[in-house]
Amino acid sequence: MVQNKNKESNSVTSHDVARVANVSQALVSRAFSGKGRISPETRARILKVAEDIGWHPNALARSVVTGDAPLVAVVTARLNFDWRAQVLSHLLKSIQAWHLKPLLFYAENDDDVDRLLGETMEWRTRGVIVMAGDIRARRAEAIISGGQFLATLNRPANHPDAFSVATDNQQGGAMAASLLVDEGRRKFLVLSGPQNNWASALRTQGFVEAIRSRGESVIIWHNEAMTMEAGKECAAAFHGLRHHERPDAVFATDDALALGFMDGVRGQTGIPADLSLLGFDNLAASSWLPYQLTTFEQPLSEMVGRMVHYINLHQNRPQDAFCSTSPHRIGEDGVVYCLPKIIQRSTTKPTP
Amino acid sequence: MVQNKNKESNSVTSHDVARVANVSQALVSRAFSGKGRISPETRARILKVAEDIGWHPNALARSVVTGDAPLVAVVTARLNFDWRAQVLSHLLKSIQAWHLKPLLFYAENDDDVDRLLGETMEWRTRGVIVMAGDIRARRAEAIISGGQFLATLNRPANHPDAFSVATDNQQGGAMAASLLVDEGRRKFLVLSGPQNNWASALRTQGFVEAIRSRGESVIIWHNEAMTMEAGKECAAAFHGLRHHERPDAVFATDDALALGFMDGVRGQTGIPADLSLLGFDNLAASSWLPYQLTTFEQPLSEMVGRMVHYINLHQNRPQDAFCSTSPHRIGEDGVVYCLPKIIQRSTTKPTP
DNA sequence: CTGAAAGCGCTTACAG
DNA sequence: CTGAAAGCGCTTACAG
Repeated sequence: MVQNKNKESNSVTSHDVARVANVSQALVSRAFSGKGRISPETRARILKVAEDIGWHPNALARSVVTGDAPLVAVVTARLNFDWRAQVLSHLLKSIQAWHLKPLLFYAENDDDVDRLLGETMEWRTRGVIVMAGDIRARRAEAIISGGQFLATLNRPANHPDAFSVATDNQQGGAMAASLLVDEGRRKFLVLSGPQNNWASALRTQGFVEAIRSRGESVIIWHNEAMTMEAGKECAAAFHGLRHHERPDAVFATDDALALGFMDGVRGQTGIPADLSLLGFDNLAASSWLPYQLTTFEQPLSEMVGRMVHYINLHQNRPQDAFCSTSPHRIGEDGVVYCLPKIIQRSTTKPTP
Repeated sequence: MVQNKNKESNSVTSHDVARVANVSQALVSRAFSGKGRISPETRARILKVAEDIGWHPNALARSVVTGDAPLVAVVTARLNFDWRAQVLSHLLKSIQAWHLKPLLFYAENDDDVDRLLGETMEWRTRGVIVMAGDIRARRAEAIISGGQFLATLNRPANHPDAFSVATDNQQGGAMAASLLVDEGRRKFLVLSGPQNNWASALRTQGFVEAIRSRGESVIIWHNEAMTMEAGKECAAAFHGLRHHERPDAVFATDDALALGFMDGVRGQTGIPADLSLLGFDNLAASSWLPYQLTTFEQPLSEMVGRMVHYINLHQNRPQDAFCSTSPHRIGEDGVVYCLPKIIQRSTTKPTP
């Protein structure tokens, strides 16, 4: 029936192009799709006309017709922190290379994520990539059973047919423990994040278990936020301890805590003279002159590479087998855990 | 004619919902849109059925029908550097609040941008936000004349009906000059970026003009990249100068250069004893203990706020008038230039 | 309150 | 090589 033409945009359609080019509408479709026979001359004419009147094929209509939108949903959260901006860069690059368009869903907080995943469904995307919050099993099932792929970064997908990659935080924690024990350290402290922070909790757990398995004991300081400020407060608390009580080995579950701790003890406690310090994440600043922090690098390219490989597989795209010499393991939860890499700098003693 | 049903996804439609709910397809549409009469009972029944069989309205089809897709295109580039991730966070949050979906276009390099703007057109978005590369006047015209809005951040839009906000880099440079001159400094050096970097070039220009207008002279060192490393190399070059040739006032056109310079001179040249140093951008690290860099903060929230206000206006959304006490000026190019804010820390002498 | 039907802007067999 | 027409999955007056 009578449709309100959008008043603002005098919406040009392929019919308009067809009219001025003196061809059928079907032909302008063929001129742009490259599918179906069309003589080079008419094609050129049509392209010219379209250019002149400023028409571009309507991707929305095309997607409805073909039943396939070249879209992928990306669920993310605050970019001003941590690894997300970095990973997002990698990911957007790959998505672009596939000629897909990323539709972003930005979560204010982790509880938002399930709602966003719901909105995701309306856009009939090829799949969804999740790098924030938790995925409920029901939601995962809805996505997968709709034929979409589901890929998650640094969190479990809670579905057997989804794909999850994560840093092996637990193993990283264990590696940190080994390193500090091998240095001859005896009194261990972990500067940890909130208990419900997946990464931080696993790093802590891996560290603590490894230390305890050697018969040593550890103290854990949980922080509400994993920030420089929190790290500094830990330093103040550290100086509040009597000398003989002070740990000589500190594992911070992320670099921000570690760097803040360093600034907090600067000039009062020598590192690594009085204590060894290990961080996690390898922030850019960790390599800078005043810090030179020994830390773990998350294998981000490796993880993104694996995810990209999985998605290509799902899209039936021809590709080489994924080969990587980087160590990894498959968890009971189906997550591919990639080993973080230790970056030895000056806050631990040089290994002989 | 016969359509190939997508083999993978046994695409559920509103007809399927209608069938099992025993109503017409039109009614399921009404159940979800909230427009048109429908009894609460049938509505509830339909919603239940949809939930059961996992149907969500198809946003693509809806957009085709209504001639209006709740989409906005965002053109950006590498997020692992500078202010972009931060601004993107702000922006995504606002876009989400409007119930619009951001479609991301990621530019590998600035030359990509025009091509991406072209792709943008296919999605019939409400408008496009550009925070990377240059906008050609023809392209801007195509976007605007199609009824879309065009908003650009930290670059001119090259169209009278577009909206551009930017940091007032030139004025920032001039402020830097004033501050150093008022300190009594006499020998000026600017650590600048590539000549074709818009922000860096304007910061440099503002600084140099202000210094020259006072009858003093300046030397400029251009760097290919605005990185810590480049800053360190500048420090080495600085130490290569004879003592009496050494500048006593350094303006780096971004914080990375400044921080690298600080690390390069650390322990050899006192700051601010031997020289004053000013950066630009106020990176998180600039406030950290080993740096305490005096620098300029870009008024990012202010800029995003103005952009959001403009976009709301374009969308005919009711809102309060934009009021801000922050100083700004409208350039001849139509760009709204917002004054950066100086953050005094310890690399300049305290003002009396 | 509900349904039948026209229409959105495209793509794609099919017939010429 | 080209066009007429059916169809994609919806929304929306219109008639009941």
